[in-house]
Order: sequence, then structure tokens, then C-alpha cells
Amino acid sequence: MDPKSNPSISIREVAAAARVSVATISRVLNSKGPIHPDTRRRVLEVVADLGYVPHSGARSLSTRQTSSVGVILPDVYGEFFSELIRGIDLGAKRAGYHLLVSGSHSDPAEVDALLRALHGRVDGLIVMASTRNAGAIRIPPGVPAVFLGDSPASGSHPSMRVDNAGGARAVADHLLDLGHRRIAVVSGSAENSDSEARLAGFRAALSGRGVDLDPELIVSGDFREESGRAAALALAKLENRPTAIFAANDAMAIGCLSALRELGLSVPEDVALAGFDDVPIARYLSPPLTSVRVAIAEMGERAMARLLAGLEERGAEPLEETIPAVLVVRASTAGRKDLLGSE
Amino acid sequence: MDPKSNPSISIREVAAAARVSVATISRVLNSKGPIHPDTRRRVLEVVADLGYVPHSGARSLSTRQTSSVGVILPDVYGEFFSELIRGIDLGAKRAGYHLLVSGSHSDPAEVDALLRALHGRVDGLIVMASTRNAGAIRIPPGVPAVFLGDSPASGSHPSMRVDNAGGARAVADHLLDLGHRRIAVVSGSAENSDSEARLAGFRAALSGRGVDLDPELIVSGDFREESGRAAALALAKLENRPTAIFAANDAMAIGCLSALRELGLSVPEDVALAGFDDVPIARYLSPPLTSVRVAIAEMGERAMARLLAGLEERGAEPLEETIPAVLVVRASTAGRKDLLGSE
DNA sequence: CTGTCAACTGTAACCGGTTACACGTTGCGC
DNA sequence: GCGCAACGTGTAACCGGTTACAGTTGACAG
Repeated sequence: MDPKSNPSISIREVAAAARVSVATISRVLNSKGPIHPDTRRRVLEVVADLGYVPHSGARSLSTRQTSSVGVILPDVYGEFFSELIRGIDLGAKRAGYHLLVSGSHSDPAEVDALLRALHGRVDGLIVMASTRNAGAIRIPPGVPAVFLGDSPASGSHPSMRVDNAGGARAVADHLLDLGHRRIAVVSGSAENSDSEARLAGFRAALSGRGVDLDPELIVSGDFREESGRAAALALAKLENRPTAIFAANDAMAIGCLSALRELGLSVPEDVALAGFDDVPIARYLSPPLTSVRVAIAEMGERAMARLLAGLEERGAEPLEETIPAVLVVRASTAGRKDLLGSE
Repeated sequence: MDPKSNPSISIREVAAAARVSVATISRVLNSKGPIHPDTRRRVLEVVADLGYVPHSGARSLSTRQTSSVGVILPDVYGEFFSELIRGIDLGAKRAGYHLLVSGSHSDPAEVDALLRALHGRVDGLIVMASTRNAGAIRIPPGVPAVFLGDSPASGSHPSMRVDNAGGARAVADHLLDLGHRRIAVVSGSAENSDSEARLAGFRAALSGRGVDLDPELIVSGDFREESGRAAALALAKLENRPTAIFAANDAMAIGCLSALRELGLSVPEDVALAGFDDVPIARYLSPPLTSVRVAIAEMGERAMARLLAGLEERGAEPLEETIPAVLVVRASTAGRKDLLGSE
């Protein structure tokens, strides 16, 4: 028996074949209202025979819910996004929702067009805005949405962000504890708010303990490996070389590592190095990279959960939630073995 | 002026407000049929005033096309998938399509359920099957689909795959050219067809040049870093140690690298090492990793292009297309500088 | 025997668009 | 002055489901 599905037939044809009304078919398939066992059996049989598959578009129109949510991302690049999508997908699947994903949206006008095009396609939105357009994004009224990272000033929607400042502070404390005083930072672009938050948190932690960030030790990159490499090369050339480098993400840290090795500087003896994100390979580098772990997938899952909560009852207060960022110490900073984590 | 969009109003209300019929509204908005300039102006004005946004769900129902395509993936993990999605998204955007993405589908029954749920939501499908379920996936008749990697035996749909064998052959030739004869392979799981194809291609290339793969030098991993690490540790313990290792992907190669360094073996002097995928960080490892580059994003884009072609005209013959895999030589294998690529 | 009620099922009006067809106006050629 | 075409617009029937409301039937209490 091949249960071939046949998308081309409609509920009325099934009704005719089963000699009942369309209402009955619908009721059987959705387990609504009372149905005589015999009727149910017959309907189910016909449905299977014909390979009838309900048309969910039509269903959505009449029930006014699509059971799918839109995911709007500024970009789809690197491990961060697969993790994020994985988490969101997980949450969606659990609740029987589908994901309409769209990436590469830096232009606010583009996002606006997308938002219109999504009307009638999704029940809610998960939006990750880039700093450039966060302020300009207008979610249509009545559409539940959750923001990731930057959110529009309005504050009318729940949002969710990584504890960038906390993670950066942890790195700062760690480096200070190791005795470093001359510390460099390789930041992301100034437009990126994650990068800004990390830099700000780091700076604050240092000055909190009486250490100032020397402006000449702040180099900005773009979150890619190559920029980290360039930054490290520049930093190494300084006459008063830093003893430690904090890169605003792991990709740049890896670039730094590559440059340092090339220059014959050993890590952590000559220069200590820390990253942010804790990508899977961080622990396999040599030396293994000290980094800050953020549960990205979990963030996606939480975002979805909160969106679904917002979908069910319109009462939840807009709330900003923070995903913890925890320091993972590895050999790239720890001079002494006893400071090393077990991973 | 804030052009607030108001999702809650329908075309009939707009029609009433503009004192025309719904047909006229529809025609103006879709630039169909002849419309008097004055009418058009008035309609557009009212539309803007009211912030009317057409309900695309309803539109889909009546036009019988959703302008979105389903993307079914076995998993969403690592850089591979963000690249793939990025490519697909790019192609989709260009053509005005949306993406319904769903990951984590290893169970054929689950895929089947998903396929049903997608009926009426998408116009076509891009399916990446895992080896386990490829045979069991039944695309409903009449639904255009493109397969990535494994495809159902039927061969009734176009498919697209990476030239795993070619890439592996290139690695084999390269290692042989360097004089290696005792070469180990760290494969992925036997269930994974990419891994199998790489192993098979590698073996064939070796025997083509009179070198046999010693069974004790074939270790299977799972495509993750940790398994590469374990494999390298095991290989290094052998009394007749291999002089080169080919890992079926970069993540495992990175694991190998970590283990080798830990054992005090230098790469490539003691053991040469090559990976597959050419992830962005490959060139930043130390030593930079020889790998095989595959244009994943391009594959996604091509897949989308072919799907769209299939959507427009039902005539295209099912064809298997192969994405090239090119060897990128770096220091992890090249003993001699003159063999090094420039990247 | 009749009224009441529960259990089933059917009819038809939605959901919000698109579009075939019909209709009323003009303008123009003869 | 009349016929006819082109233009602009409206009416209403779809698309394929859901569901309020309205039966029909049979059991059972009064």
C-alpha cells in the first residue's frame, strides 16, 4: 500500500466520495464536535484512499492563523546564525509552528517591504535588527514580535539580548587577576551594538579596578578573521606592546592567533589572548582559546517561547531578557595550570 | 507622516472608502487591466491613508501560488548550513520568494508529516535528505522539488551534489605527489553519503596509483572536532604510524591537529594533514590547513535557481548537477614552499 | 403519545483576495 | 444617426477550508 498523497483534491471531493458534507470531513480531521464512529471510519478511509491532504493556506485564511512565524535577520553568516536558527526551529517545531526565514536585511526600507509581504503569512515575528535599522523598524500594530539584540526605542515589544557587558567584564577581571595591565582590545565595527557593548563593558571593568584602556590599544575590526589578523600585526608593532589582547569575537581572536604565531610570539607567554562566543573549535586551537560562552541556540529557543506566549495571550508585559555569557578559561590566557577549566 | 500599516483592514473596506469596487483596488495594486489615472490616484491615496496591506495568505489562495518555497534540512549545524541557507535565501530574494525552513529531519515519517503540513504553503521544495531517509521521501506528485546530496532512487527530480569524489581524488594525488604512501583516513559516519563518497574517491585515487589503503588506517568519526581528535590519538599510537592523514571534513581535521600537537608531533614534518570543506578559519590555523573548497552558498543559489526554473515551466528534464570541489594547498601538507597556494 | 434533549450532520456564510464576464460610456467611422 | 470597439468599472463566483446555526433522528421522561 503506497499512501500516495494527492495535493490536487479538495475537501468537497472528499465529502462527495464519502457521501457526507464538507463540515463532517473537517470535523473528523480536526477532532471537533461529535462524530458517529462509523462516519469517522468511513471518512478516514476515503481520505486515505484519495490521499487527501488539507490545504493549509485555505485553513489559515479561515482560521486566521498561519501557525508560522517570520524570522528576520540582518545577515546569515557563520556559526552564530545556524545556532540561532537551530534554537528557534527547535522551539517552533515543539509548538507545531513553521519558520519563514529571511536574511540580509540591513536596509530599513527593505525590512519594511518584507514586513508587508509577510502580512497574512505569519502570526508573529522574531526580528534581529542591525544597529543601523533598529530604530526604523515599525512592526505593524497587533502583530506579536520579539526582538533579538537591538530593539526599537519604543520598547513596546519584548526583547532578548546577550549579556555582552557581563561577559566582557569577566574577561577583564580574569586578565587583571593574571596581572595584565597593558591590555588591547580588538573590537567589531562601531556600528555593531554587540561589539560596542563588549567594548564598553570591558572598559568599565578595567577602570573599575583602576586600569585605563590606552586608546592606542583599541583597534577596530569587522568580526572576521582577517581583521583580527591585521589588528594583531599592528598591535605587535607598537613599541610598548600589550601583554594581553581581548578580541570581541572568536573569529578575530583566531586571526590574532595566526598573526602572533607568525611573528614568533607565543601565547600566552608573550601575549595572552581571549575571544568571545566560544565557537566549537575554540577549545581545539593551540593553545585552546579562552572565550566567553553564550548559549545562542538557547536564546533562539527562548525567543520563540516568548513569542508563542505572546501569541496565546496578549497580556505579557514587554520585558527585556538577558542571556548569560560565561567565561571559559583555557590555555590562551591562563599562565598557570590551576586556572584552567576542565574543558 | 508615519505611514503606519494597518493589517486589520481588508480590500472591501478600502473599496468602500475609495468608492470603487474591490476589483478596481485589486487591479490598481497589481497593475492589471486598464485603470483611469484619476481612479488610480484616488485608490493609491486611500490605500496609503488607511495603511492597507494586502493579505498574502488570501492572495495565495486565489492565485494558487504562495511565492514561497520549503527548505527541508536534516539538521542545522555549523557553518555549512548557514552558508547553504544564505545561498538559497539570496536566490529566493532575487526572485521574490520566501523561505520556509525546517531542520532536524532524520526520521522519514517526520519528513512525510512535514510535507503534508507544507501543502498549500509552498510552491516547491528544496530537500536535503540524510542517507537514512533519502529513499523513503515521497514528494507529492505535481510539486516541483530539487534535492541536495542524496536523492530518492526514483530520479524524478533534479538534484545537486558536491563533487566529493573529485575533491578526495585531488587530495590523494596531492599527498601521493608529496611522496606519502602510508596515508590514513578519518571518515565521517558510514551512514553519511558525503563521507562515503569522499572515502571511496580517495581510495580509488590511491589504488589508481598502486597504493592501497591499509584498513587499520581507516578510522571513522562523526564530523565533529572531538572525533577527529580521538582518531588522531589512535593513529599516532600505531607502531607503523601514517605519514599523512586525510580527514573527511575540516572540523575533524582541526581535532586531529589539536591531538597531534598535544603529542608533540609537528605538522606537516611528522604528519601531513588535510581536511575537506575549507571553512573560513582553515587558513588561520597553524599550520594553515590544506583543504578542499566547496562553494556551498553557490550550491544553494543554484538549487534555488533550478527550482524556480522548474516552477515556471514544467518541462525541464531531471538532471543531476555537480558542484566542483577544488583543492586548496596550504602548509599543513606542503613540505616545500613552492607547492603552497597564495592564500 | 408527546415534548425535550442529546447526538449527529448538513447548509451556507464567512476568511480576503483575484478575475471572468457583463455592463455602461465615449469616440469614431460611415 | 447608428454600429461598434475600446475603455473603465462593477458583480459575483471562485480558491479550499471552518463553523454558526439549523435541522433530523431517536431515546426517554412524563
